[in-house]
Amino acid sequence: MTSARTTSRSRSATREKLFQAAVTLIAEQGFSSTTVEEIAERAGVAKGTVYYNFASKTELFEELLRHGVELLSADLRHAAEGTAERDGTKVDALDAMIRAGLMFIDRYPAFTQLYVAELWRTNRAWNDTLLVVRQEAVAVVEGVLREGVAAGELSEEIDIQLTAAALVGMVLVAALDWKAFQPERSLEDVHGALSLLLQGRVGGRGRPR
Amino acid sequence: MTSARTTSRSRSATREKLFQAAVTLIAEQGFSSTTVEEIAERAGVAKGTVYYNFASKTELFEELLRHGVELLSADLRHAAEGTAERDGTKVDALDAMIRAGLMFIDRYPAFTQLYVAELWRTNRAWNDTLLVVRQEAVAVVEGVLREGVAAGELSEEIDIQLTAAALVGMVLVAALDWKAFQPERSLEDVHGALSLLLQGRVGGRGRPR
DNA sequence: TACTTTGGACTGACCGGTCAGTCCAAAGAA
DNA sequence: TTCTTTGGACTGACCGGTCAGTCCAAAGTA
Repeated sequence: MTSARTTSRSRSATREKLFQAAVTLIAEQGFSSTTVEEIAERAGVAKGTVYYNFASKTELFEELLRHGVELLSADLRHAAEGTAERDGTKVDALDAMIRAGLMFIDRYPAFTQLYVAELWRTNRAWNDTLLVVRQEAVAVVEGVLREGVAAGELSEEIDIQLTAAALVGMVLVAALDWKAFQPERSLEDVHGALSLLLQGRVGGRGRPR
Repeated sequence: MTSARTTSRSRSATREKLFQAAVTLIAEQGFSSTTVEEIAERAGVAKGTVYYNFASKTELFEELLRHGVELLSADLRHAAEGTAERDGTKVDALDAMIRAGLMFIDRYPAFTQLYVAELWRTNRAWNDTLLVVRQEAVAVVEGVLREGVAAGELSEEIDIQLTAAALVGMVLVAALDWKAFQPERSLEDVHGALSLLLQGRVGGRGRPR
């Protein structure tokens, strides 16, 4: 919201608690089967406090989305820049972003679940918010792909948008499956599997590093 | 379903109409914000009819899930078998399955949306159904990967489960993005982008076919 | 032919419960 | 004083599920 400047310390602490509570509940149950009362209870505040801090249940959720995606795209950008400073290739940058994506999902699995569950729905109240927010994250990946093609490092054949979507999907689904169905695996395992795929070494004609 | 013998023609026609109505509404709005009345209305029947044909809203949804995934896994299996008959490689089989997946999503986008939105939620009433249903679809992909490794065609390094999840995610997300954000693209475009990725030719060291 | 019966499919008003959002007096906190 | 939170009572809309009753084609009956 625009009045962050005038938000007191205690108030933003309360808002943070509400975000925390809301994100897990909504990931588990979905937006509309999660009640405001539940959110308040888990955050340890009164229901009135929710409405003192947010105009409505929907607005609480929209701010949650914005907040979460900001964290993600910052992480991605940071990962890509990190390899650039170390003179890495663009494939290295993509690989680092995959890792950053996995780490993000590892840290905020609930947010990821909720994001995936909402992204492709039409007719939701927060349509516009979600569109903006998605663009912000995807743009980072597309940017790196574009640079890779420009530098002649990636094939000119590739379709930037579709490839970016596919890469995101690869990471997203592999990570969610990891968390949901084989949580005992390490992040390295998952990262390894995705790296292999990114570098096209699944086909077995693998050049050993 | 098992009672096909005792289900009259008109009754199963009604059930079909209800499936149709439910799948799009739930894809748009989610399970719990879709009312039984809406479903009935769109199907052109009375609310009571829904409860005459299904025990509950949840059961209607569970049957819908089972029905949809049966269609999908049949398509995938069929695609894989098709290449086997033509002496294709396992990579060809994977490619054919990607295409089959895209065609499925093209035909039933609403079902796909709804499936993705529900799959990684915890605490849902239809948890068991979804688990079974997921396994059925993923198993087809894992099977082909396993055969590919056994035949020495795919690298032994690969992790079957994670790679299968990643491939599914690639197709899923690319296709949903296609439908949601660039519906004017052709299926061939999308398939081409994914093929490139599968065959590891994104890196630009592309071996022309 | 003229009637009655049967049972499956469907209807829609209704009930009981739930929930977002409102309101407010009083208490902390800064 | 001003901002923030509390706690809980209340409202009104909405919704899943129920149920008594309608409809009708087919089968039986005389």
